[in-house]
Order: sequence, then structure tokens, then C-alpha cells
Amino acid sequence: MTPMAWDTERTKALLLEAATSEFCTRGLAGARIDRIAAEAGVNKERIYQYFGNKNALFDAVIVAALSSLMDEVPIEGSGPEAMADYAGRLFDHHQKDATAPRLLFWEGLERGTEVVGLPKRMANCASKVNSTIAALPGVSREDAGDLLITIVSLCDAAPVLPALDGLMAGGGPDRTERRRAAVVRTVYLTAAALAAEAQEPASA
Amino acid sequence: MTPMAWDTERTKALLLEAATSEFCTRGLAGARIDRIAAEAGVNKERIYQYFGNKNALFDAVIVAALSSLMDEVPIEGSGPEAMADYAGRLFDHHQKDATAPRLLFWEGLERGTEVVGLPKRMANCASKVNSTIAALPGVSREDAGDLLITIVSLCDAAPVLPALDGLMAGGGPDRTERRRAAVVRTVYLTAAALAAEAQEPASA
DNA sequence: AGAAATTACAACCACCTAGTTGGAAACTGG
DNA sequence: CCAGTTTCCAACTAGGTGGTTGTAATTTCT
Repeated sequence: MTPMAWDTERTKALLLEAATSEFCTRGLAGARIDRIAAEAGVNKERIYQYFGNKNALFDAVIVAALSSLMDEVPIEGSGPEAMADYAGRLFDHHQKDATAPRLLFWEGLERGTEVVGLPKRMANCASKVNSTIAALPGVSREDAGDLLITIVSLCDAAPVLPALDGLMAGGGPDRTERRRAAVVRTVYLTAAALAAEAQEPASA
Repeated sequence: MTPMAWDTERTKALLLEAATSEFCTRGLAGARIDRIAAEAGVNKERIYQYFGNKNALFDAVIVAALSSLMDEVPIEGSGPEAMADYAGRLFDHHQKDATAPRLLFWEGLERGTEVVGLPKRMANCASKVNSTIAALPGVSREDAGDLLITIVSLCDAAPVLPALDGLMAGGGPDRTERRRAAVVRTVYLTAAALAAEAQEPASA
């Protein structure tokens, strides 16, 4: 008989999943190695064998969860409506699962400019910038990047700052729907302005 | 002679200043009580005497730094330009000193919906909403709140997510100026749309 | 089958951390 | 000048923290 074969890939995946959850809710400094191991049902020594240390584990979580952030929701169609639609879908995605936005802000706060997984993430960003240029022909690379930063800022800040929403808009049943509409409208207006400007470069 | 009188207010202020800096850079979980006391040049026992514990000290820092966040930069003038100008000044303020945005996001991530200093902050928010309505006559309370959330999201996310900017727009000498212009433009367009809509309520 | 390598884990360790204490120095009211 | 109170601090503590180690079980290679 084969008395239960070892499945190191499964163990790694279990660990990474538990680490993602722990880092997502508590951040790098607040996370506890023991808690991650317990949550995964794995001895914590495995963490050091597979990932190295706490920082490297955080790196692995960030790369796994964020490198594909911009791929999970594609830009479809063209014109300003396409960008607005994209923003709406990104908003919905983050509303359903705030893991990516939270990790993004944890990384920004705890790591500053020190970014891990550079090549892959740069490629993902470049790809999104290209999609934006394709959707809004004539728009400059810089303006496309700025539009994307605007979209990410609007969609990602919402789930991380629930208090701000509560203080400013005071809840209400259709609150999320209202905020979503506001984001989509803002993105549409900005994208439309960029597109219009791209078609008449030197107008007053 | 008076051999150096005790100045408890100064000691408190020193502690609060050091705590603000520490919490700003490291967050609640990453901050160290010993470091705060050392930075302030004060024995750490004073922290427990004056503020209670680490959490309460964080509360004090948040209330001191964030309750007035929306007051430090006023909304001046009227019309969509006034809101755009406000966004620009808020952007500049946060660019010069990222304390408020960082604390805001630390609080959002580490505290969730549990907000401290509610009455004062609610009053500040309400006041800003009122200023917005005054600047954009006819606009609804909800739309004014949403516009302010948009402004705060855009201005506060930038200094906390330097990496995003780097990945998307890749630096450059006038990078900050470009981002600022993008934010101001986006706010102007949104405010203008809200104002226009407010003046012709039932238009196609 | 047997040696070598891999995976697993309980116990362990050195250090750090928030919070406490006991008492000295400085002020205050009488 | 003398209790009584407040401010201050060095030293301490109890428990947590990231990281390691010694060893046993399992798999692989030949």
C-alpha cells in the first residue's frame, strides 16, 4: 500500500493561500507566521523551507496576487465607454474580493517604492496601457497611464477606506451602486475628454 | 531658583509628535513603543500614563492628524473650477506632507470600519459637503459626498502608491506635475457634469 | 533491499515587545 | 519647612516572535 504520499505542491499552495489571507487582513508587520501555519494546517518550519522567511513569503503572496491584478479584468471594446465599462467591472471585482486592493495598499505603505516582481508587473502594466491606447486611438502613453492610475485609485481606494464612505455618504441601501455609478461617470468623462483632445490636437 | 519646572504639555506634545511620525511610517502593528519614547526623548512609561496604551495612542494620533485633514485645505470660490482648484491644492498638500494620506490608509487597513473620533470627523465631513454644495448650487448631498470621495481617493492614493505611478508612467522629471494636472482635470470634468445636471434636472 | 535524499514536525531558542513597578526628584499648599 | 501630590525614570516581567534543530517517517535511486 502507499501510506499517504507527500504532496509538496499542495502544501505550498495551502501555505500561500493562508499567507494571502493573513497578509491581506493584517499586513506584513501584523501577520503572524504561527497563525499562517496553523491556518494552513502545516508545520511552520515548512514556510522557511519553501519560502525562506516572512518577507519572502510576503513577496510570494504579492507576486501571486498582484502580478495578475490587471489581467483578471480585461479592457474590452473601444471608445470612452469601454474604459468606463472597464472601471465598473474592476470596481465590482474589488467589491466582491478586496484582496488585491488591500495587498496593493499594504505594499505601498510598508514597502514604499521597493517593488517586487518588477518584470512581470511592468509587462502587465504596459499591456494595460496598450489596451487603453487601442481603446482611445491617438491618446498619448502618458495620458493612458494617468487614466489607468485614476481608475485604479478610484476602484481600489473604496474597499480600503470604508470609513470615508460612511462619513461622507452615510450608508444607505444602494450606497455601493451609487458609488459605482460615480466612479464610472468620472472615468467616462475623463476618457471622453482625452479621446476628444486626441482627435483635435491643437484646438483652443 | 526654579530647577527646571516640569512641562507635561510639552512632554505630551513631544510624544504625540514622535508617535505621529512612527505610526505614519510603520502603521499600528509595525510601530514600536520604545522607538516612540526614544524619539521623543521621554521615558515610555509616560505614554501609558498620558495615553493609556498603544491603541489609544494611535487613536490620539489619528484624531489629531485626521480630524482636521479636511480643514487644512479649504474650498474657495464657486463653480467646477473651485472644486478642481481645491483638488489641486489638496494634491499639493499631500505631496509635500504625506502624513494624512498614510494615516488615513493605515486606519482603513488596520481598523476597518471602526472609526475613532466620530463626532468631530463627521462634522468636518459635513462641513466639506456643505462647502461643495455651496460651490455647485443644486447638486445633491449624495453627489457632493461622492465628488469629495473621488477627490480624496485621487489625491491621497498617489503618495501611498508610488510604485503604481512608477509602473504606469515610469517617472520623468515633470511626473508629479503631470499627475496633478490629470487629477485636476478629472475633478473639473466631474464637477462640471454635476453642476450642469443640477441646472437641467430632467434632460435627456 | 539498502543508502541517500526529502518531507515532516515537535520542541527549542534568543530576542523583542507591550505593559508594570518601586522609588527618587520636583512641585504645591499650608 | 514639611506633608502630600505629581512627574519622571531605570529596571523588570510575562508572554509573544521569527527562526532553528534534532529526529523520525517517507520516498527515490541503484
